[in-house]
Amino acid sequence: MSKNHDPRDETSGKGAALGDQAYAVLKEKLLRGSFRPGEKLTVRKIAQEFGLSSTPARDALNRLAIQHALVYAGPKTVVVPNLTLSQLREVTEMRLALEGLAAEKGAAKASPEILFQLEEAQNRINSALDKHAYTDALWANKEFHFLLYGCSNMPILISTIEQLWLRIGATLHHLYPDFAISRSGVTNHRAAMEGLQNGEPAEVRAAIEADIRDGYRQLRRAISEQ
Amino acid sequence: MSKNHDPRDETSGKGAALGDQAYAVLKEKLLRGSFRPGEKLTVRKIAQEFGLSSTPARDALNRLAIQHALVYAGPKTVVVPNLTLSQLREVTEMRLALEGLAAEKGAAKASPEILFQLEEAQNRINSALDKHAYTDALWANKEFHFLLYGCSNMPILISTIEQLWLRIGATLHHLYPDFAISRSGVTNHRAAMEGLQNGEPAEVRAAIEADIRDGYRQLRRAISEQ
DNA sequence: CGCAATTTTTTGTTGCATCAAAATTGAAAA
DNA sequence: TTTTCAATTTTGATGCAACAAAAAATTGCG
Repeated sequence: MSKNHDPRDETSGKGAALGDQAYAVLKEKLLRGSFRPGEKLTVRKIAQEFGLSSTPARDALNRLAIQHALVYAGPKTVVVPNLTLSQLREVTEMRLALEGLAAEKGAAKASPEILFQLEEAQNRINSALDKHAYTDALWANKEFHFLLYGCSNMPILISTIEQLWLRIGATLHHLYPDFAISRSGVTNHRAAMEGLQNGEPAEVRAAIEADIRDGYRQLRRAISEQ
Repeated sequence: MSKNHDPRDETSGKGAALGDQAYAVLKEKLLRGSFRPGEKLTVRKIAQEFGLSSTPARDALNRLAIQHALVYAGPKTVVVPNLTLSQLREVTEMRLALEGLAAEKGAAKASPEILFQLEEAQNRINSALDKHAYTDALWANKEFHFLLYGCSNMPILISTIEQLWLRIGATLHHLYPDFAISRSGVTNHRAAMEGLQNGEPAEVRAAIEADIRDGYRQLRRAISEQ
């Protein structure tokens, strides 16, 4: 048993196990879209890359494969997933349901100081966008969303949402580097913050849903062109 | 890598790996609530029970732990989870969102012959209820739900829902044997089938949501008393 | 008798060698 | 040139022993 030795945190992986670090690094790379979809990952390569024996390396890959952050292309080949259009559509519908819920609950329970943190995340998104640092923009975007969701006090919901992001993650690769990220998200985020300030959870939910839909259109385009 | 060697099926575990059988058996026992919540599972016990070495046994436990079908009670102790009330509430809200979606989409895409299969599952539920065979009733109930959800053609959604059921599963143990299962589910299922027959997906969704809420009340009672 | 410290046992993790199966490569045939 | 098939290499799975850490049992003290 490795991973989650800390029952309080659904996401962490605080436990001391060796393969945990490999898991964490791989997961973040996936989330950031740093992998080329279709790229093949092997136990021995990971083991060597992280200076581990095969057992913990295999564990790390297994964990990602179970969550479908990696998928099987053959009986003995795990690759970075490349979402089909129909899969993207499916994940988007699930995101609307789940993140809509998280946004609404989060908005209902949020404490006032969260607004400052959201503002700060938004600033980071904007400045990254200005610098055309899309990777950073996407990362700050993730923080914005999960900052809001985190207010919901629903750890199971949040970890499920994170798994959906993980599934999409690799596909983000197709957005680089030629593809600029539209600023439509900015408007949605601002609407969410306004709704939050005025104590209108339903409004926040609507804004987040609009944001997800906008993102969907962008990814759909990227997938189609690729 | 073990598990899902078949990319077409999100749930199966068709691959030939040795630990897969252990995983499947454990998973079904969890889903059926055959485990006593809090029960401690160890790698060596599982290995011996299934006649395996520790590696595949550990894999099986790991897979379940990652999905939170088992949870950590300490750094070196995985136990069968015992949902708290707040966790049950959270899972229920997620189920409403996700299974509501699956029910509606499934109803929209269902072919006519599904009605017969649902009818058949319902009959099995009824006769199991008559015989006070609660385990069987719950199992047939699961089949009823997933038969409907399966029509949605949304494999990611379905596997996510299954994970939620897995999380609840062990808690069902508290329903045995003193606790009869109310027949309220029968009404909801019949309403779902009627809605399906009349081509009213929204009605089907409402029926399933009602069913989930009824089940929630029952479990809540079981948890409180225990 | 209860509680804390300590010893003993149990347990998960890791490294590694081995094996069968799959993926890849290359050669031969069409 | 393309395709098929066989040889070769790579790869994941498994068993097992050793180790450190945690859990359980036991002892000793108040």
